[in-house]
Amino acid sequence: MRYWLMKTEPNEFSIDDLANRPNQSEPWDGVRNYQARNFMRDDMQIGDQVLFYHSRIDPSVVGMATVSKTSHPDFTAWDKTNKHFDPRSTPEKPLWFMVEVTFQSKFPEPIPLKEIKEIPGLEKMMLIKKGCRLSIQPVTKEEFEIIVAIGDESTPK
DNA sequence: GCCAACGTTGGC
DNA sequence: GCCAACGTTGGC
Repeated sequence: MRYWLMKTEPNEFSIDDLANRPNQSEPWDGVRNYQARNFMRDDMQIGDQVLFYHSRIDPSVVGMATVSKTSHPDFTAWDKTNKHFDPRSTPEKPLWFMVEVTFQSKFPEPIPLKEIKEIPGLEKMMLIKKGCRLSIQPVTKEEFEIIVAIGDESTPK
């Protein structure tokens, strides 16, 4: 089993949106970066654990999800009306791929990026490397467990 | 909203 | 294959 961090802008798609979906599941469409695509296409397996990250607006890890469906073509790429339309991708020869993720839990309190930068053991996380914009990142088991332990022990206000 | 850092594109 | 120009990401 592998561990990942997936970024989304909460005004586009938040952890609450995921929790409110039918089956609490959603295809992770719209990724148009080759490295991120390759992680989804080649490496992500059902049951992999995901840290759900909100970027730009209160940047923070806000909960957990799991991979519930492995790589399949991202059909939004061949929809002309879609924001992420890419004419190079066709149903016959898809260029972009996505996995499906399923809601697992929302932390009582988000763990802000600012805090993550100061937690011992997380120094090597890709997330806190300057200028790293990758929207899907591998995370080690140790990093995952440190973050989840903090997330789970945070208490509601 | 700004802008630095990055990835991609395309002319040569 | 280089690299300037461009578009995007994402913290602040």
